[in-house]
Amino acid sequence: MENRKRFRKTMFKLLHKDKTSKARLGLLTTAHGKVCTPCFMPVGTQATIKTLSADEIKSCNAEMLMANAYHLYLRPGEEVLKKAKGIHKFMSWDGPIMTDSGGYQIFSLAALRKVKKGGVEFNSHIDGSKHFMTPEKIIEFQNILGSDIMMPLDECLHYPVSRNNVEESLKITFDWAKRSKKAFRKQKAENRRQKLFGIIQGSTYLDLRKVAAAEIVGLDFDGYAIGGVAVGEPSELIHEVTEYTADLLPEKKVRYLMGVGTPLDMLDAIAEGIDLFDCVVPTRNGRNGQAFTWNGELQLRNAPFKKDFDPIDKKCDCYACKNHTRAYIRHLFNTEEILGLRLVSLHNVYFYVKLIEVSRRAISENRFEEFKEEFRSRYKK
RNA sequence: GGGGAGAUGGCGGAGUAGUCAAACGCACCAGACUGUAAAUCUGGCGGCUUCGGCCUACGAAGGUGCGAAUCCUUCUCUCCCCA
Repeated sequence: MENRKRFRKTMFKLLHKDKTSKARLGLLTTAHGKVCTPCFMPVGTQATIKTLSADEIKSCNAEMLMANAYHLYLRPGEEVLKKAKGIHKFMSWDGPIMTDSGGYQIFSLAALRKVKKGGVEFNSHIDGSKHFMTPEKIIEFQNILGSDIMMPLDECLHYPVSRNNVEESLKITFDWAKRSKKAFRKQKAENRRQKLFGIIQGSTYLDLRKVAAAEIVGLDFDGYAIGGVAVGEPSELIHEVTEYTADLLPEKKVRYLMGVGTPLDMLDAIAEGIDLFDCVVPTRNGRNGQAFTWNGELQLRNAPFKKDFDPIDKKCDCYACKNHTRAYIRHLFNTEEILGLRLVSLHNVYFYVKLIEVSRRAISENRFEEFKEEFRSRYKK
């Protein structure tokens, strides 16, 4: 009991605050190890960072991964994951894993679901079968997954959306948060090392964000997430909402900006006081031929790279940059060879993790703002 | 030597008198992607353009017709069958 209490208390330790921005350095302790923050989590919705093996993910220096409870609930399902003894063993990743609830699928699979008070009615995108997801069920399932950090079911709205709709939606998200917390408390003793975050919604209405933050923080979660951001709104709005909401969160708890983002979005968000990120961009865009570098973005399928025998990024130490050229990777994309997708995914994840690593150093040296602006000035879109 | 079929934009291949700068693929050229229904999706793809059009085009040259990728004549080439 004592141990458990101490573990709860020290889940996040704020180590340092940058003197030129709101950026912070922290240490996050999970059941599967400690993680320095700010931290970027590659997204492995289906218990796999698409195209990359666990070894390759490790070679990118990624520490914590993200997976999706809704997707894993549909496939392979509860029974398999129970028998596999949880997601870590199933996917052979012994580092920390966060699982999202399926709140984002309320947004992305809008045509296939109906939000009701009790939960969400989903038609499976796989076979059309009907499923009723409740906050309790999602917590129980994440309990079976054994993820280090779980997210409660929430409603992620699209942009733009009317104030009325946001108000109605916030009631549901708050109700679900309370029920999630209650279900979380009931979980089995051996799984008590799992953590549960609260999610602040409210779209772009700052006063509604304020109310939502007060309500969710009032429930006392292990960490707080800002959700419903980067769902189609312009970049300035993303950051206005992020900064405003981050300021409403307790300083000593970890802050997670859900689904963000591009390299520039992440740096801005770090300066706004965010500690955790996840995003599909490095892997999805990587599979579509876009590479991220210290000088900007490259569309590697484009003709100018046909005879470009430089690595993706001369400054990068990843396997792809150490061993292969842009011309070769372009050729792989051109011929639809799988290795191309893998190399760019690997490079992008490596780059994202490195960018955050370098950001941490800049924060520790109290020059984050300068670092961020220098990066921006060199970064070509 | 005799008989038959056919030649369409970078390639494959529709179209067989007007609504054709020509379907559809492929190739090529761009763009998008932010808690992943995504190795996906969107757009462009003869030339010029003041974006209204204009010019050049369906093997070549002639012809019929208001009008031809589409019909006729000749030529060139390709493929198939028989000797």
